[in-house]
Amino acid sequence: MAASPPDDDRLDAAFAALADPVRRRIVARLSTGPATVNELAEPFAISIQAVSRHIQVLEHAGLVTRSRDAQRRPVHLAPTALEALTSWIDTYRLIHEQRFRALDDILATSIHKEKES
Amino acid sequence: MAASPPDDDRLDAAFAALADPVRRRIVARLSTGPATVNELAEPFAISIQAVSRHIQVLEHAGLVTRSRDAQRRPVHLAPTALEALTSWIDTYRLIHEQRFRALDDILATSIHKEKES
DNA sequence: TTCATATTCAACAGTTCAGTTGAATAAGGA
DNA sequence: TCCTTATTCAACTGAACTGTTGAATATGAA
Repeated sequence: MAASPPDDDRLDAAFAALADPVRRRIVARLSTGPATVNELAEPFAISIQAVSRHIQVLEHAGLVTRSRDAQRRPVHLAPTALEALTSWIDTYRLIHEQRFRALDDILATSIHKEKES
Repeated sequence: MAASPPDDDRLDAAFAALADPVRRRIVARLSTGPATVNELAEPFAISIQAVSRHIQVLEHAGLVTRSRDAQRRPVHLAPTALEALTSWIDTYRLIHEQRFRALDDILATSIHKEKES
């Protein structure tokens, strides 16, 4: 009956990762292509170490992956995790919407009956 | 240049709100129709006060609204905020995907040229 | 080897967060 | 009025989070 904990944990991590404006800007930047830690840190007024940890949070959430290029550790967007989030959200948006449509139908029917009587 | 803070704050609040399994289960429950605090608290092993605060977090994030029915404060899903989240995510998913398609094209072209030479 | 660059690790401080319990408030019902 | 139900507020605790600075590690260049 309960949602499987691993799924829950992954959603926890992914939603929490995106709950920070710095990390969202990093994701936005990565959508246009991979970048190194230094490049990602450049627009921010915080230390590189702080950005490095933000990237680790994103990596732990499965939202980005890393490769190696000499001393650099380029960061790449991992769109699958983003897909899991929209999928979760849209599931319940859809249920809610369908329920609304059903209520509309019931309402329409009762109004129809009222007019008939 | 910077994203407008109010938007940022709303995304912060909404993503953070969904980063908790209790709150996600509340949203899931509400997708099937409104419910009172007591009803929402029933499946959980935590105090009603804790659930009441979870609901306040969701309300502050714009994900739910409340009405009044005697002593009860029924909670309703507010699908617009959910829409804002999928919209943010899909924006960058799309950018990433388009960039990939563009890279594929370039690759296909260069392979084509190689064959020609 | 020595120096420079890129990145991470470790320890610390301040803040926020989820949970608890106990008291307060709001609205009805007897 | 008194009692019950539904919900929230307040104060407290322990855990988690974000940022800092300084040291460590990894790789390449001279």
